[in-house]
Amino acid sequence: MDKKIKRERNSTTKQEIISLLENKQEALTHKDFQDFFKEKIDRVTIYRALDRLVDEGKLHKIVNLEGGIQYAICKTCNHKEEIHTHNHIHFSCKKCGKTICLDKVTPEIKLPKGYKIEEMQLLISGICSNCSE
Amino acid sequence: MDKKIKRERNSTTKQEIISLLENKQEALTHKDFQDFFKEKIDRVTIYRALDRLVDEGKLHKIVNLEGGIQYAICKTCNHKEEIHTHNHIHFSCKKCGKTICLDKVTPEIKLPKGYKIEEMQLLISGICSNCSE
DNA sequence: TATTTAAACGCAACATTGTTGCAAATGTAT
DNA sequence: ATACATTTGCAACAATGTTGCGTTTAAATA
Repeated sequence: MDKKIKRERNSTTKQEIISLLENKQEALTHKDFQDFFKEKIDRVTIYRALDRLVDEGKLHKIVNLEGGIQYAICKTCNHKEEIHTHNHIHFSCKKCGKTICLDKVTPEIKLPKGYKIEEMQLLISGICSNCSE
Repeated sequence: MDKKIKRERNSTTKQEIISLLENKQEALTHKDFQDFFKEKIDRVTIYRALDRLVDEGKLHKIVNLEGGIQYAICKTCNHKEEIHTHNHIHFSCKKCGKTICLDKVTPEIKLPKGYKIEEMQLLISGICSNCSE
């Protein structure tokens, strides 16, 4: 039995992070949070709060095309069970720089036989609908 | 005119890197190379040689699901023109840990109108055909 | 083959990003 | 109000990647 009773707390750091993500409507990096909070919240605290929010299923981690890590609010994700999957597309605009989730697009991918898909991450960069007008 | 005449050289470091990748038949990280070459080749030299090989179109960079960077030999890539795209799938096996290119699979992805795709990276993890037998 | 020259090298130093331990502060259940 | 585990800030550390510079080396050419 490795399921520890851990009652998560609604700390101000977590609140601020969620609130900023809701306002911005895009995925943010640790650096983005740090720049925004300045001295108000410690670097390490941000790292840990982000980790906790991911554990709690409130945020998910996105790895961008350059290997940078961004965090976004989970919307259409399946976090009923122990497995928390994000099989949708993350789109990064080269013009405005925003990374967003394209929840509605579900890609069809057929692998050669023998391959079993467990997790996937689809990163696409280009021009988003706002910038292409 | 920003096209500088730069004659690339067939250095031993580059040869060793390519040779190792050919033997292993999988994508490797900077750390993999460092561990393999030990004191024989300097850390920084490896970083720079990898960068050069990517510039020359001989290797391509893969960002794995955790944000780590790996390098693989370009096979079916289009590097005719100035744009060097890799619109195929990278598969990472959770059992053997190998990351490989699935060159033959070309995913069909339809984005909502307004979105223009320039680059994409499809990372899938699961069990590879070797390990699923 | 010897000379020349830019590419590649090793080393040291620096920068960025993420992690760990610990004492103090804080939120929440009782 | 009290108790106590979670969260925080600070300091220190670790991992990863970058830059400058003087030296070495691959390869063009004389």
